[in-house]
Amino acid sequence: MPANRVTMADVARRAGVSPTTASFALSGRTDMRISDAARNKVLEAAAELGYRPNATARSLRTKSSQTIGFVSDAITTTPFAGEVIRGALEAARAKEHLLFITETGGDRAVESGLVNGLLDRQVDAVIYAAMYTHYVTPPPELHGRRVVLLNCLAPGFDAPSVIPDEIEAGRTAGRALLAAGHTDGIWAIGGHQAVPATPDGIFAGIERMRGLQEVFRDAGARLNGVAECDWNTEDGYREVGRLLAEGHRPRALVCSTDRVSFGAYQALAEAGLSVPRDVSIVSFDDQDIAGWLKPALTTVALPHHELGRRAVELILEDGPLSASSHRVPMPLRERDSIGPARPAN
Amino acid sequence: MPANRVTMADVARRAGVSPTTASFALSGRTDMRISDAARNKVLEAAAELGYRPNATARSLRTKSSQTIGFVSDAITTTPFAGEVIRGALEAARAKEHLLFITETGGDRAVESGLVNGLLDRQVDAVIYAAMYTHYVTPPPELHGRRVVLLNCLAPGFDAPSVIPDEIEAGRTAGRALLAAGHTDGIWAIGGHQAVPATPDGIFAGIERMRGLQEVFRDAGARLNGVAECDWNTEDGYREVGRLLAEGHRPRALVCSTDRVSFGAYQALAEAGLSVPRDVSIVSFDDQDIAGWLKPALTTVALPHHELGRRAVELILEDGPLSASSHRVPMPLRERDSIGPARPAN
DNA sequence: CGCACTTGCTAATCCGATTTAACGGAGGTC
DNA sequence: GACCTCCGTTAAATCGGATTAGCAAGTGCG
Repeated sequence: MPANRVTMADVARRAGVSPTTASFALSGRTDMRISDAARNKVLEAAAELGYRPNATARSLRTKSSQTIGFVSDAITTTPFAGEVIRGALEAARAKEHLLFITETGGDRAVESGLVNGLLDRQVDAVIYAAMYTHYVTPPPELHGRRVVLLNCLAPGFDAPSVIPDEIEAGRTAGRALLAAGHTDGIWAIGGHQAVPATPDGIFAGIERMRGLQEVFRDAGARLNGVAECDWNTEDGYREVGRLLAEGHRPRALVCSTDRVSFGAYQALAEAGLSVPRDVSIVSFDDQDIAGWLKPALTTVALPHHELGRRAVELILEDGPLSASSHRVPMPLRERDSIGPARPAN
Repeated sequence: MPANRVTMADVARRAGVSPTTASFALSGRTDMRISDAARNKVLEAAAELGYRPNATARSLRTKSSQTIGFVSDAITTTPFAGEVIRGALEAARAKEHLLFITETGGDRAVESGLVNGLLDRQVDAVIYAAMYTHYVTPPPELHGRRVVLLNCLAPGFDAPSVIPDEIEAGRTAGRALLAAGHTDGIWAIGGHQAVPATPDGIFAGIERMRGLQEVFRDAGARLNGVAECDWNTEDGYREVGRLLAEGHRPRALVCSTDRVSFGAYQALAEAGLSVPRDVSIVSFDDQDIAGWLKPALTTVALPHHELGRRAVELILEDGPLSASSHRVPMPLRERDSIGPARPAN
């Protein structure tokens, strides 16, 4: 890759000034007095030569690379994916920063190697991200560095976390159902333990249920039951099928993910039940599929884009970062899967 | 971000040798003779001090940053997304390289700014990627640099392209149907022009149809018709609905994307038709949803992961890059949406 | 014994910027 | 006229490594 041929020395020479003057003129610093004449000569020479600064050389001296490392356990997996990165990229671009994206696959050795690679390249900060919200322990290499945790929590690790506001999301879902008049015949599909391995249960599931129960309690509504299962399409299909087979007649479903909802749609269709006439559904995530379903799915969106953006904005703010958690709101995407409650039949 | 405190000079001092010796010992070069004793002293000192090289400083001298720029018009949009990056990341990691990921949003000014940012940071090469296969004209800044085009073609631009083998994919889809005995009553949904704006029509669509027609011709089978439409769920739903309404009775559908297939499933279900008993479906893409559908969708996969991997492998190979196109095979994911052809009714 | 050759290591540069310290000339003061 | 102070500018050092040129001690050989 033929490097930038033109150096600042070339520009200085052409402008007939010293490299020092060229440097000050180009960086536009005002604390060193440069005459307008000299500045213009330099700028002109730089333009004529097509001068581009060598960020590597600059970074060596200034200790700032205008670069951020993004370390994630997985970036591809649904639903925590491209949007996060897009949000991060956007915020980074607004501040002239570039992002090194890496993926560890959950392997500690790989993670360590990647973090070192990032640090060796003098990144100004690193975003430590997780695919689903849970507790993590960042690698030792990151201690004392400028870090923001994205979609994860690390008690004892001194860095801010940016996470979705799942409690409020639970409330939002609950209110959506209540607003349509649903107070009974409501089942949750998915529940708490999507990822059994997680020490404290699944963060998102627990918080959502808490928020949901809270507004239900306040409104005198009740959850008939929770079908605990994984959060995939087949789980939703199976559990709703089972519910129906057991003779239950749910009038509203709170599904943990849009995938679960899709499974619910399939089971309901097989049973000849219509959404939202017979059964209303409110979901979480807002994956693409939510808009493809018929009827389109009303769901509480995971604010991927916003999470990525906030993390970068936070990390690029001036001043030290303190341990704190930033909860990003999860907006309701109102579509067509919630219908008015009908009197019990 | 507190930089790496320990420099090579520190290591040299501690080992009681010159920085030169330390440099050679650490880089493990054999063309300069270093005694085992000295080498060990250096290595030991480095380990004790927790020395980490400053890649920025190194890159300044060596002109190699072990870094690749990835420029894409969009990275988030389905279906061309995370998997590509994952493949690229994997291949890069295998060669100790890091990736700068950027997204232009299709804006030339943004693209130019991003590419310059990449070049300023002395990336060794850049991958110029597109979300869907089409013709592009890379920005002038990239001329003469080490570039690999990913999922796009740029006639006149001297760089290799890595693209999915859509012609063969068309053949694969055709053969899948033929193997099940389908030779008639076959309709294509989606067709050629998913992206009307593209000069030569949609690359993928055209090539797939060509491959499909080819094997059909050879086998004496025929396509009853092509419903030209966009490639989204609603288009599949609408077009299949229309086909049915017009009195057609398709026995097999070739859908341009899994989204279109999903729409077809919906329309078929409404009409009381069963997949694959009444209608067989073969699709393209292999998005997640293909596995979630009931019955699961048989589809020809876009080799996202492999595309990303190949592009990076190619770019990291020694020697100059020449204009050429590398077609990555699109494997058939056999699931349950193709059933045996039944005698015409 | 003396010359050529190795071997093992180091001093000095360089990469392309930023930054510090200082310098020459103009203008002002007494 | 001597002394100061600004101003605009520049020489030189620096960042952390890689690389080139060369140096001193040891070896081989006639």
